[in-house]
Amino acid sequence: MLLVQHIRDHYDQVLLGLKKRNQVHADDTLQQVLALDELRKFSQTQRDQLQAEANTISKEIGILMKEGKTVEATAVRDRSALLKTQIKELEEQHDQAEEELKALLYTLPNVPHEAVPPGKSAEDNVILFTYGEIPNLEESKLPHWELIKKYDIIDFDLGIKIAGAGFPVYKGKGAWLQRALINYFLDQALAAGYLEIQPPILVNEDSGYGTGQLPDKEGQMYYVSEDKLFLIPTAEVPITNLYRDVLVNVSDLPIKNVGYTPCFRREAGSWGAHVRGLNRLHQFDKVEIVQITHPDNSYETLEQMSAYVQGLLQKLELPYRVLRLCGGDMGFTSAMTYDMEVYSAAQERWLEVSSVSNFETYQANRLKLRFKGEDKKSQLAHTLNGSALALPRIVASILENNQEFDRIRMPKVLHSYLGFDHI
RNA sequence: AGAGGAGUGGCAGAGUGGUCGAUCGCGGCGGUCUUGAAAACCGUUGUACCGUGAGGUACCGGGGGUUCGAAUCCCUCCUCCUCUGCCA
Repeated sequence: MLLVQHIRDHYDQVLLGLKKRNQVHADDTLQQVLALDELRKFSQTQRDQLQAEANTISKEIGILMKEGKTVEATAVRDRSALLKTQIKELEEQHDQAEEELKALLYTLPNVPHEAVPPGKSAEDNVILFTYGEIPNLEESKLPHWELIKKYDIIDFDLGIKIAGAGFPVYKGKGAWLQRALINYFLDQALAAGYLEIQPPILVNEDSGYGTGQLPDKEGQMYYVSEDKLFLIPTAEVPITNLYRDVLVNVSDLPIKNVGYTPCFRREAGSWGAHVRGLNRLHQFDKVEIVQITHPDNSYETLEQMSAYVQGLLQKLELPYRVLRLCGGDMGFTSAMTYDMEVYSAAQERWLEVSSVSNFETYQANRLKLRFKGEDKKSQLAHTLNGSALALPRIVASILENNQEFDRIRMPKVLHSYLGFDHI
Protein backbone atom coordinates (compact mmCIF):
# COMPACT_ATOMS: atom_id res chain seq x y z
CA MET A 1 0.00 0.00 0.00
CA LEU A 2 1.36 3.39 -0.98
CA LEU A 3 1.89 6.03 1.69
CA VAL A 4 -0.36 9.06 1.36
CA GLN A 5 2.46 11.28 2.53
CA HIS A 6 4.67 9.94 -0.24
CA ILE A 7 1.95 10.55 -2.82
CA ARG A 8 1.63 14.12 -1.60
CA ASP A 9 5.37 14.82 -1.51
CA HIS A 10 6.26 13.13 -4.80
CA TYR A 11 3.07 13.48 -6.76
CA ASP A 12 4.58 13.71 -10.26
CA GLN A 13 6.96 10.86 -9.67
CA VAL A 14 4.18 8.59 -8.37
CA LEU A 15 1.92 9.51 -11.27
CA LEU A 16 4.68 8.81 -13.78
CA GLY A 17 5.36 5.46 -12.14
CA LEU A 18 1.73 4.39 -12.22
CA LYS A 19 1.49 5.44 -15.88
CA LYS A 20 4.40 3.09 -16.54
CA ARG A 21 2.13 0.37 -15.20
CA ASN A 22 -0.56 1.48 -17.62
CA GLN A 23 -2.82 2.78 -14.86
CA VAL A 24 -4.81 5.09 -17.10
CA HIS A 25 -6.93 6.64 -14.35
CA ALA A 26 -4.03 7.16 -11.96
CA ASP A 27 -4.38 10.94 -11.93
CA ASP A 28 -8.04 10.81 -10.87
CA THR A 29 -7.37 8.19 -8.23
CA LEU A 30 -4.43 10.07 -6.74
CA GLN A 31 -6.47 13.29 -6.59
CA GLN A 32 -9.23 11.42 -4.81
CA VAL A 33 -6.71 9.96 -2.38
CA LEU A 34 -5.43 13.40 -1.46
CA ALA A 35 -8.95 14.82 -1.12
CA LEU A 36 -10.04 11.98 1.14
CA ASP A 37 -6.95 12.39 3.27
CA GLU A 38 -7.70 16.10 3.69
CA LEU A 39 -11.23 15.25 4.77
CA ARG A 40 -9.91 12.66 7.15
CA LYS A 41 -7.49 15.09 8.76
CA PHE A 42 -10.03 17.87 8.93
CA SER A 43 -12.64 15.74 10.64
CA GLN A 44 -10.11 14.42 13.10
CA THR A 45 -8.98 17.90 14.08
CA GLN A 46 -12.59 18.96 14.62
CA ARG A 47 -13.46 15.83 16.50
CA ASP A 48 -10.39 16.01 18.74
CA GLN A 49 -11.26 19.54 19.75
CA LEU A 50 -14.81 18.65 20.71
CA GLN A 51 -13.65 15.53 22.46
CA ALA A 52 -11.16 17.56 24.49
CA GLU A 53 -14.00 19.81 25.61
CA ALA A 54 -16.22 16.85 26.43
CA ASN A 55 -13.43 15.28 28.47
CA THR A 56 -13.03 18.49 30.48
CA ILE A 57 -16.75 18.64 31.14
CA SER A 58 -16.86 15.05 32.28
CA LYS A 59 -14.16 15.76 34.81
CA GLU A 60 -16.06 18.82 36.03
CA ILE A 61 -19.17 16.73 36.50
CA GLY A 62 -17.18 14.22 38.46
CA ILE A 63 -15.94 16.93 40.81
CA LEU A 64 -19.41 18.52 41.16
CA MET A 65 -20.97 15.15 41.96
CA LYS A 66 -18.36 14.51 44.58
CA GLU A 67 -19.19 17.87 46.18
CA GLY A 68 -22.89 17.02 46.08
CA LYS A 69 -23.76 19.90 43.71
CA THR A 70 -26.25 17.85 41.71
CA VAL A 71 -28.11 20.81 40.18
CA GLU A 72 -24.95 22.28 38.67
CA ALA A 73 -23.90 18.87 37.50
CA THR A 74 -27.15 18.33 35.61
CA ALA A 75 -26.79 21.67 33.83
CA VAL A 76 -23.31 20.82 32.56
CA ARG A 77 -24.49 17.38 31.62
CA ASP A 78 -26.83 18.81 28.97
CA ARG A 79 -23.94 20.59 27.29
CA SER A 80 -22.06 17.36 27.22
CA ALA A 81 -24.92 15.52 25.53
CA LEU A 82 -24.91 18.05 22.69
CA LEU A 83 -21.19 17.61 22.18
CA LYS A 84 -21.67 13.91 22.06
CA THR A 85 -23.92 13.96 19.00
CA GLN A 86 -21.56 16.31 17.17
CA ILE A 87 -18.60 14.10 17.99
CA LYS A 88 -20.44 11.07 16.70
CA GLU A 89 -21.17 12.77 13.38
CA LEU A 90 -17.58 13.86 12.92
CA GLU A 91 -16.39 10.42 13.87
CA GLU A 92 -18.60 8.82 11.24
CA GLN A 93 -17.29 11.26 8.67
CA HIS A 94 -13.73 10.51 9.70
CA ASP A 95 -14.16 6.74 9.66
CA GLN A 96 -15.88 6.80 6.31
CA ALA A 97 -13.16 8.95 4.77
CA GLU A 98 -10.52 6.66 6.18
CA GLU A 99 -12.26 3.57 4.90
CA GLU A 100 -12.73 4.97 1.42
CA LEU A 101 -9.13 6.11 1.42
CA LYS A 102 -7.94 2.65 2.33
CA ALA A 103 -10.13 0.99 -0.29
CA LEU A 104 -8.72 3.36 -2.89
CA LEU A 105 -5.14 2.75 -1.82
CA TYR A 106 -5.73 -0.98 -2.14
CA THR A 107 -6.44 -0.47 -5.83
CA LEU A 108 -3.11 1.22 -6.45
CA PRO A 109 -0.13 -0.98 -7.28
CA ASN A 110 3.40 -0.18 -6.18
CA VAL A 111 5.31 2.58 -7.95
CA PRO A 112 7.99 1.02 -10.15
CA HIS A 113 11.62 1.94 -9.62
CA GLU A 114 12.84 4.43 -12.23
CA ALA A 115 15.02 1.75 -13.84
CA VAL A 116 11.93 -0.35 -14.63
CA PRO A 117 11.23 -0.16 -18.36
CA PRO A 118 7.80 0.85 -19.63
CA GLY A 119 5.76 -1.79 -21.43
CA LYS A 120 2.49 -3.63 -21.64
CA SER A 121 3.35 -7.32 -21.47
CA ALA A 122 6.05 -9.95 -21.26
CA GLU A 123 7.15 -8.91 -24.76
CA ASP A 124 8.52 -5.70 -23.32
CA ASN A 125 10.69 -7.25 -20.62
CA VAL A 126 14.39 -6.54 -21.00
CA ILE A 127 16.86 -9.42 -21.30
CA LEU A 128 19.82 -8.43 -19.15
CA PHE A 129 22.00 -11.50 -19.26
CA THR A 130 22.14 -14.97 -20.77
CA TYR A 131 24.25 -17.78 -19.39
CA GLY A 132 25.23 -21.28 -20.44
CA GLU A 133 25.13 -23.46 -23.54
CA ILE A 134 21.87 -24.60 -25.00
CA PRO A 135 22.25 -28.37 -25.38
CA ASN A 136 22.21 -29.83 -28.86
CA LEU A 137 19.83 -32.78 -28.55
CA GLU A 138 19.02 -35.61 -30.95
CA GLU A 139 16.02 -35.27 -33.23
CA SER A 140 14.32 -37.94 -31.10
CA LYS A 141 14.37 -35.70 -28.02
CA LEU A 142 11.26 -35.90 -25.84
CA PRO A 143 9.43 -33.21 -23.89
CA HIS A 144 9.33 -33.82 -20.15
CA TRP A 145 5.71 -35.00 -20.20
CA GLU A 146 6.86 -37.91 -22.36
CA LEU A 147 10.01 -38.53 -20.34
CA ILE A 148 8.14 -38.83 -17.05
CA LYS A 149 6.04 -41.59 -18.60
CA LYS A 150 8.97 -43.33 -20.21
CA TYR A 151 10.81 -43.56 -16.88
CA ASP A 152 7.63 -43.73 -14.76
CA ILE A 153 8.67 -40.99 -12.32
CA ILE A 154 5.73 -38.54 -12.34
CA ASP A 155 2.13 -39.57 -12.90
CA PHE A 156 -0.50 -37.00 -13.79
CA ASP A 157 -3.31 -39.52 -14.28
CA LEU A 158 -2.98 -40.79 -10.74
CA GLY A 159 -3.12 -37.20 -9.53
CA ILE A 160 -6.32 -36.62 -11.49
CA LYS A 161 -7.80 -39.72 -9.89
CA ILE A 162 -7.19 -38.64 -6.32
CA ALA A 163 -7.33 -34.82 -6.61
CA GLY A 164 -7.64 -33.34 -10.09
CA ALA A 165 -5.66 -31.94 -13.00
CA GLY A 166 -2.52 -30.12 -11.97
CA PHE A 167 -1.82 -32.31 -8.95
CA PRO A 168 0.97 -34.66 -10.06
CA VAL A 169 2.04 -37.77 -8.18
CA TYR A 170 5.81 -38.19 -7.91
CA LYS A 171 7.04 -41.77 -7.83
CA GLY A 172 10.34 -43.51 -7.09
CA LYS A 173 13.27 -41.56 -8.45
CA GLY A 174 10.85 -38.74 -9.31
CA ALA A 175 9.92 -38.35 -5.66
CA TRP A 176 13.55 -38.69 -4.65
CA LEU A 177 14.54 -35.91 -7.04
CA GLN A 178 11.96 -33.61 -5.41
CA ARG A 179 13.36 -34.32 -1.98
CA ALA A 180 16.94 -33.86 -3.17
CA LEU A 181 16.21 -30.48 -4.76
CA ILE A 182 14.42 -29.22 -1.66
CA ASN A 183 17.26 -30.26 0.59
CA TYR A 184 19.89 -28.91 -1.77
CA PHE A 185 18.16 -25.53 -2.03
CA LEU A 186 17.69 -25.28 1.74
CA ASP A 187 21.32 -26.22 2.43
CA GLN A 188 22.54 -23.63 -0.05
CA ALA A 189 20.39 -20.93 1.57
CA LEU A 190 21.61 -21.87 5.03
CA ALA A 191 25.19 -21.55 3.79
CA ALA A 192 24.29 -18.09 2.47
CA GLY A 193 23.17 -17.00 5.94
CA TYR A 194 19.42 -17.52 5.77
CA LEU A 195 17.48 -18.82 8.77
CA GLU A 196 15.22 -21.73 7.92
CA ILE A 197 11.53 -21.32 8.72
CA GLN A 198 8.88 -24.01 8.50
CA PRO A 199 5.64 -22.05 8.45
CA PRO A 200 2.01 -23.13 8.33
CA ILE A 201 0.75 -23.61 4.80
CA LEU A 202 -2.69 -22.24 5.66
CA VAL A 203 -3.02 -18.59 6.60
CA ASN A 204 -5.74 -16.30 7.84
CA GLU A 205 -7.28 -13.31 6.11
CA ASP A 206 -5.05 -10.73 7.82
CA SER A 207 -2.01 -12.44 6.35
CA GLY A 208 -3.53 -12.28 2.88
CA TYR A 209 -3.90 -8.52 3.24
CA GLY A 210 -0.41 -8.16 4.67
CA THR A 211 1.42 -9.36 1.57
CA GLY A 212 -1.10 -8.11 -0.98
CA GLN A 213 -3.00 -11.24 -2.08
CA LEU A 214 -6.13 -9.64 -0.63
CA PRO A 215 -8.26 -7.90 -1.55
CA ASP A 216 -9.06 -8.83 -5.16
CA LYS A 217 -6.98 -11.94 -5.70
CA GLU A 218 -8.91 -14.32 -3.45
CA GLY A 219 -9.95 -16.23 -6.58
CA GLN A 220 -6.34 -17.32 -7.05
CA MET A 221 -6.16 -19.06 -3.69
CA TYR A 222 -7.80 -22.20 -2.35
CA TYR A 223 -10.06 -21.31 0.54
CA VAL A 224 -11.16 -23.39 3.49
CA SER A 225 -14.44 -21.71 4.26
CA GLU A 226 -15.17 -23.75 7.38
CA ASP A 227 -12.18 -22.17 9.11
CA LYS A 228 -11.70 -19.05 6.98
CA LEU A 229 -8.20 -20.04 5.97
CA PHE A 230 -6.34 -19.77 2.67
CA LEU A 231 -3.89 -22.32 1.28
CA ILE A 232 -0.72 -20.38 0.60
CA PRO A 233 0.22 -19.59 -3.02
CA THR A 234 3.83 -19.08 -1.90
CA ALA A 235 5.87 -19.20 1.33
CA GLU A 236 6.25 -15.45 0.94
CA VAL A 237 2.85 -15.07 2.58
CA PRO A 238 3.40 -16.85 5.92
CA ILE A 239 7.08 -15.91 6.22
CA THR A 240 6.67 -12.19 5.49
CA ASN A 241 3.64 -12.10 7.77
CA LEU A 242 5.75 -13.33 10.66
CA TYR A 243 6.82 -9.70 10.80
CA ARG A 244 3.35 -8.18 10.67
CA ASP A 245 2.86 -5.59 13.45
CA VAL A 246 6.48 -5.89 14.42
CA LEU A 247 8.84 -3.13 15.43
CA VAL A 248 12.37 -4.48 15.04
CA ASN A 249 15.62 -2.95 16.14
CA VAL A 250 17.77 -1.50 13.37
CA SER A 251 20.61 -3.76 14.50
CA ASP A 252 18.48 -6.82 13.66
CA LEU A 253 18.50 -5.89 9.98
CA PRO A 254 18.81 -7.48 7.54
CA ILE A 255 16.53 -10.36 8.45
CA LYS A 256 17.11 -13.32 6.12
CA ASN A 257 14.64 -16.22 6.12
CA VAL A 258 14.26 -19.24 3.89
CA GLY A 259 11.43 -21.73 3.83
CA TYR A 260 10.32 -24.73 1.88
CA THR A 261 6.58 -25.16 1.41
CA PRO A 262 4.19 -26.67 -1.03
CA CYS A 263 2.37 -23.88 -2.91
CA PHE A 264 -1.25 -23.94 -4.05
CA ARG A 265 -2.66 -21.94 -6.93
CA ARG A 266 -6.09 -22.20 -8.44
CA GLU A 267 -4.85 -20.67 -11.69
CA ALA A 268 -8.44 -19.99 -12.64
CA GLY A 269 -8.76 -19.43 -16.35
CA SER A 270 -5.08 -19.65 -17.18
CA TRP A 271 -4.96 -23.10 -18.72
CA GLY A 272 -4.12 -23.75 -22.31
CA ALA A 273 -2.09 -25.89 -24.69
CA HIS A 274 1.19 -24.18 -23.72
CA VAL A 275 0.95 -25.15 -20.08
CA ARG A 276 1.32 -28.90 -20.44
CA GLY A 277 3.01 -31.15 -17.96
CA LEU A 278 4.95 -29.46 -15.21
CA ASN A 279 4.74 -26.00 -16.76
CA ARG A 280 1.77 -25.00 -14.62
CA LEU A 281 0.38 -26.82 -11.60
CA HIS A 282 -2.16 -26.36 -8.82
CA GLN A 283 0.27 -27.72 -6.27
CA PHE A 284 4.03 -27.46 -6.45
CA ASP A 285 7.07 -27.24 -4.22
CA LYS A 286 9.15 -24.14 -3.76
CA VAL A 287 11.96 -22.88 -1.60
CA GLU A 288 11.53 -19.17 -0.98
CA ILE A 289 13.98 -16.60 0.34
CA VAL A 290 12.72 -13.50 2.14
CA GLN A 291 14.69 -10.50 3.36
CA ILE A 292 13.77 -7.51 5.45
CA THR A 293 16.23 -4.68 5.06
CA HIS A 294 16.97 -1.07 5.85
CA PRO A 295 15.60 1.15 3.07
CA ASP A 296 19.13 2.27 2.20
CA ASN A 297 20.25 -1.27 1.34
CA SER A 298 17.31 -2.87 -0.39
CA TYR A 299 18.51 -2.52 -3.98
CA GLU A 300 21.94 -3.82 -3.09
CA THR A 301 20.12 -6.75 -1.47
CA LEU A 302 18.02 -7.28 -4.59
CA GLU A 303 21.22 -7.66 -6.62
CA GLN A 304 22.63 -10.10 -4.06
CA MET A 305 19.49 -12.19 -4.13
CA SER A 306 19.50 -12.20 -7.91
CA ALA A 307 23.14 -13.31 -7.92
CA TYR A 308 22.34 -15.99 -5.37
CA VAL A 309 19.56 -17.46 -7.50
CA GLN A 310 21.77 -17.36 -10.59
CA GLY A 311 24.43 -19.23 -8.62
CA LEU A 312 21.95 -22.04 -8.01
CA LEU A 313 21.11 -22.31 -11.70
CA GLN A 314 24.79 -22.37 -12.62
CA LYS A 315 25.47 -25.17 -10.14
CA LEU A 316 22.56 -27.11 -11.62
CA GLU A 317 24.23 -26.63 -15.03
CA LEU A 318 21.13 -25.09 -16.56
CA PRO A 319 21.25 -22.43 -19.28
CA TYR A 320 19.30 -19.40 -18.15
CA ARG A 321 18.63 -15.74 -18.79
CA VAL A 322 17.78 -12.84 -16.54
CA LEU A 323 15.00 -10.41 -17.35
CA ARG A 324 14.09 -7.10 -15.87
CA LEU A 325 10.31 -7.01 -15.93
CA CYS A 326 8.58 -4.06 -17.53
CA GLY A 327 5.94 -1.99 -15.76
CA GLY A 328 3.09 -3.93 -17.32
CA ASP A 329 4.36 -7.40 -16.42
CA MET A 330 5.44 -6.76 -12.85
CA GLY A 331 3.50 -8.05 -9.87
CA PHE A 332 1.07 -5.68 -8.19
CA THR A 333 3.15 -5.13 -5.06
CA SER A 334 6.64 -5.01 -6.57
CA ALA A 335 8.84 -1.99 -7.27
CA MET A 336 11.37 -3.97 -9.27
CA THR A 337 11.47 -7.60 -10.34
CA TYR A 338 14.04 -9.85 -11.96
CA ASP A 339 12.82 -13.04 -13.55
CA MET A 340 15.13 -15.96 -14.13
CA GLU A 341 14.20 -18.23 -17.02
CA VAL A 342 15.71 -21.61 -17.75
CA TYR A 343 15.90 -23.03 -21.25
CA SER A 344 13.97 -26.21 -21.68
CA ALA A 345 15.63 -27.92 -24.61
CA ALA A 346 12.88 -30.21 -25.82
CA GLN A 347 10.08 -27.67 -25.57
CA GLU A 348 12.56 -25.19 -27.03
CA ARG A 349 11.37 -22.39 -24.82
CA TRP A 350 12.36 -20.39 -21.78
CA LEU A 351 10.58 -21.24 -18.53
CA GLU A 352 10.32 -18.87 -15.59
CA VAL A 353 11.82 -20.55 -12.53
CA SER A 354 12.39 -17.62 -10.20
CA SER A 355 11.14 -14.14 -9.61
CA VAL A 356 13.10 -11.86 -7.31
CA SER A 357 11.44 -8.64 -6.17
CA ASN A 358 11.93 -5.58 -4.05
CA PHE A 359 8.66 -4.34 -2.56
CA GLU A 360 10.24 -1.35 -0.87
CA THR A 361 7.71 -0.14 1.75
CA TYR A 362 4.61 -1.35 -0.11
CA GLN A 363 4.19 -4.55 1.92
CA ALA A 364 5.77 -3.08 5.06
CA ASN A 365 3.12 -0.35 5.11
CA ARG A 366 0.34 -2.91 5.07
CA LEU A 367 2.16 -5.13 7.54
CA LYS A 368 3.12 -2.25 9.84
CA LEU A 369 6.62 -3.66 9.73
CA ARG A 370 8.90 -0.99 11.10
CA PHE A 371 12.30 -0.63 12.63
CA LYS A 372 13.55 1.79 15.21
CA GLY A 373 16.45 3.75 13.82
CA GLU A 374 19.39 5.47 15.46
CA ASP A 375 17.27 8.60 16.00
CA LYS A 376 14.76 6.49 18.02
CA LYS A 377 12.10 7.15 15.38
CA SER A 378 10.35 4.24 13.74
CA GLN A 379 10.15 3.92 9.99
CA LEU A 380 8.99 1.31 7.52
CA ALA A 381 11.43 -1.39 6.49
CA HIS A 382 11.81 -2.77 2.97
CA THR A 383 10.78 -6.32 2.13
CA LEU A 384 12.16 -8.52 -0.64
CA ASN A 385 11.67 -12.08 -1.73
CA GLY A 386 12.60 -14.55 -4.40
CA SER A 387 12.09 -18.13 -5.43
CA ALA A 388 15.21 -20.15 -4.75
CA LEU A 389 13.83 -22.12 -6.46
CA ALA A 390 10.46 -23.37 -7.69
CA LEU A 391 10.80 -27.06 -8.46
CA PRO A 392 8.54 -28.14 -11.35
CA ARG A 393 10.13 -26.23 -14.20
CA ILE A 394 13.61 -26.95 -12.83
CA VAL A 395 12.69 -30.63 -12.96
CA ALA A 396 11.28 -30.20 -16.47
CA SER A 397 14.51 -28.60 -17.69
CA ILE A 398 16.79 -31.10 -15.98
CA LEU A 399 14.83 -33.96 -17.54
CA GLU A 400 14.71 -32.43 -21.01
CA ASN A 401 18.21 -30.96 -21.19
CA ASN A 402 20.01 -33.99 -19.78
CA GLN A 403 18.20 -36.72 -21.67
CA GLU A 404 20.22 -39.36 -23.47
CA PHE A 405 19.05 -42.35 -25.46
CA ASP A 406 18.13 -44.56 -22.50
CA ARG A 407 18.78 -42.46 -19.40
CA ILE A 408 18.73 -38.97 -17.91
CA ARG A 409 21.86 -37.54 -16.30
CA MET A 410 21.45 -35.80 -12.94
CA PRO A 411 23.43 -32.61 -12.16
CA LYS A 412 26.63 -33.36 -10.19
CA VAL A 413 25.65 -31.23 -7.19
CA LEU A 414 22.64 -33.47 -6.61
CA HIS A 415 24.48 -36.81 -6.67
CA SER A 416 25.17 -36.87 -2.94
CA TYR A 417 21.54 -35.93 -2.25
CA LEU A 418 20.20 -38.53 -4.66
CA GLY A 419 22.41 -41.53 -4.19
CA PHE A 420 22.26 -42.09 -7.98
CA ASP A 421 23.65 -40.16 -10.94
CA HIS A 422 21.03 -40.88 -13.58
CA ILE A 423 17.45 -41.94 -14.05
C1' A B 1 -16.22 -30.88 20.84
C1' G B 2 -18.33 -29.92 26.22
C1' A B 3 -17.56 -27.37 31.25
C1' G B 4 -14.84 -23.73 33.89
C1' G B 5 -11.02 -19.75 34.20
C1' A B 6 -8.14 -15.83 32.06
C1' G B 7 -6.36 -11.93 28.43
C1' U B 8 -3.43 -4.77 31.22
C1' G B 9 2.99 -1.31 28.75
C1' G B 10 9.66 -5.44 26.67
C1' C B 11 8.60 -9.03 30.99
C1' A B 12 6.06 -9.71 35.68
C1' G B 13 1.76 -7.89 37.92
C1' A B 14 -1.89 -4.02 40.70
C1' G B 15 -6.14 -1.53 39.42
C1' U B 16 -13.75 -3.43 39.32
C1' G B 17 -17.44 3.56 37.09
C1' G B 18 -14.59 9.78 37.86
C1' U B 19 -7.69 14.05 36.95
C1' C B 20 -5.74 6.09 35.11
C1' G B 21 -1.92 6.07 29.65
C1' A B 22 -2.57 3.47 34.01
C1' U B 23 0.82 1.70 41.17
C1' C B 24 5.16 -1.20 42.42
C1' G B 25 8.99 -4.46 40.64
C1' C B 26 12.35 -6.51 36.79
C1' G B 27 14.61 -5.32 32.27
C1' G B 28 16.34 -1.13 28.93
C1' C B 29 18.53 3.83 28.52
C1' G B 30 21.15 8.23 30.84
C1' G B 31 23.84 9.88 35.12
C1' U B 32 26.55 9.88 40.15
C1' C B 33 30.37 6.91 42.45
C1' U B 34 34.81 3.81 40.35
C1' U B 35 41.23 3.04 37.04
C1' G B 36 37.21 -0.09 34.83
C1' A B 37 33.14 -3.18 36.07
C1' A B 38 29.59 -4.84 39.67
C1' A B 39 26.66 -3.07 43.66
C1' A B 40 24.19 1.17 45.49
C1' C B 41 21.74 5.71 44.52
C1' C B 42 19.23 9.51 41.17
C1' G B 43 16.64 10.26 36.71
C1' U B 44 14.25 8.31 32.43
C1' U B 45 11.51 4.61 29.71
C1' G B 46 4.80 2.45 24.81
C1' U B 47 2.46 3.23 19.93
C1' A B 48 -0.39 5.81 16.36
C1' C B 49 -2.98 9.97 14.49
C1' C B 50 -4.12 15.47 14.31
C1' G B 51 -1.68 20.33 14.98
C1' U B 52 3.58 25.23 12.16
C1' G B 53 3.71 25.12 17.55
C1' A B 54 2.01 25.04 22.52
C1' G B 55 -0.59 21.01 22.72
C1' G B 56 -4.68 17.62 21.67
C1' U B 57 -7.01 12.77 20.64
C1' A B 58 -7.08 7.51 20.63
C1' C B 59 -5.32 2.75 22.30
C1' C B 60 -5.71 -1.92 28.90
C1' G B 61 -7.05 -9.07 23.17
C1' G B 62 -10.63 -7.30 18.48
C1' G B 63 -15.49 -5.17 17.45
C1' G B 64 -20.09 -3.10 19.29
C1' G B 65 -23.16 -1.12 23.40
C1' U B 66 -24.68 1.36 28.33
C1' U B 67 -23.09 6.18 30.75
C1' C B 68 -22.01 13.16 31.34
C1' G B 69 -17.68 9.77 32.15
C1' A B 70 -15.41 2.72 30.91
C1' A B 71 -9.18 -0.82 31.82
C1' U B 72 -13.48 -1.32 35.24
C1' C B 73 -20.59 -2.76 33.52
C1' C B 74 -23.28 -5.45 29.14
C1' C B 75 -23.15 -8.13 24.18
C1' U B 76 -20.18 -10.56 20.57
C1' C B 77 -15.86 -12.56 18.31
C1' C B 78 -10.71 -14.17 18.87
C1' U B 79 -6.74 -16.27 21.71
C1' C B 80 -4.62 -18.85 25.88
C1' C B 81 -4.95 -22.06 30.41
C1' U B 82 -7.37 -26.24 33.40
C1' C B 83 -10.60 -30.61 33.41
C1' U B 84 -13.49 -34.18 30.28
C1' G B 85 -13.78 -36.31 25.26
C1' C B 86 -11.24 -37.42 20.60
C1' C B 87 -6.61 -38.05 18.15
C1' A B 88 -0.91 -38.30 14.79
